[in-house]
Amino acid sequence: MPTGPKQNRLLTALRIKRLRRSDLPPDTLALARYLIGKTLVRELPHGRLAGRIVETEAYPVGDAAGHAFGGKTPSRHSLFLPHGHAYVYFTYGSSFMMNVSSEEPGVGAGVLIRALEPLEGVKFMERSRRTRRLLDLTRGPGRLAQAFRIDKRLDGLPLWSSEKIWLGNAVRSAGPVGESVRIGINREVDRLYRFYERGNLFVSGPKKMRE
DNA sequence: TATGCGATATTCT
DNA sequence: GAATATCGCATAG
Repeated sequence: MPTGPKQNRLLTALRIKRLRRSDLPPDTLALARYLIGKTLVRELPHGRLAGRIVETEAYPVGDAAGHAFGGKTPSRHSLFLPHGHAYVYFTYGSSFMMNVSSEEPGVGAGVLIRALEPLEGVKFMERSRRTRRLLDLTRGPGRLAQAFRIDKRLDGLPLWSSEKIWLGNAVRSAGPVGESVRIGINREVDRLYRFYERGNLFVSGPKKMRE
């Protein structure tokens, strides 16, 4: 029986199946809810990173808090791609964040991936994040982008077929899903467009926002 | 655990 | 010049 690193990896690797484009609901709110429990996979030369999506926010058509509000600009182009494409942007001088475009071609809307539960590649994430605290690796949109090496080079990629980053099925089905107002915005503040797995420690924000 | 604040770069006014 | 879909550190309780 052969042993060694490769064998260990095979023993521990999760079986993650790609979501097909037809699996993704072509509607922003439906997609935001659907993605809870699903998997985000990042392929890197060193190996594979995977995380379970535990928190999302919807930025639907006509939402004044959404980046698509006010029309298409070069930097926001990817939000107007057909649903299932990555929209990556940089903000606050320090953080990248990733959305999934969520409507038909030419219509701007997206779902922000806000938090993951690490599944594979924790050691690599620790190096990327420069911390060994498991709870700090992927809790929050900026942190998960850093852990997964997500930057502008991934902007516009199709998340059902890309070799670099893609969406996978749930390795563990989602528990009860909570709804709340969104975090860090100043407009449309009363909309219940944030979705999260209740009680999951990897959900961002203050404690009461994961109950 | 909660709250406050400064840092930082890109985009838009 | 202002605003920003945040983070990390400091401080208080």
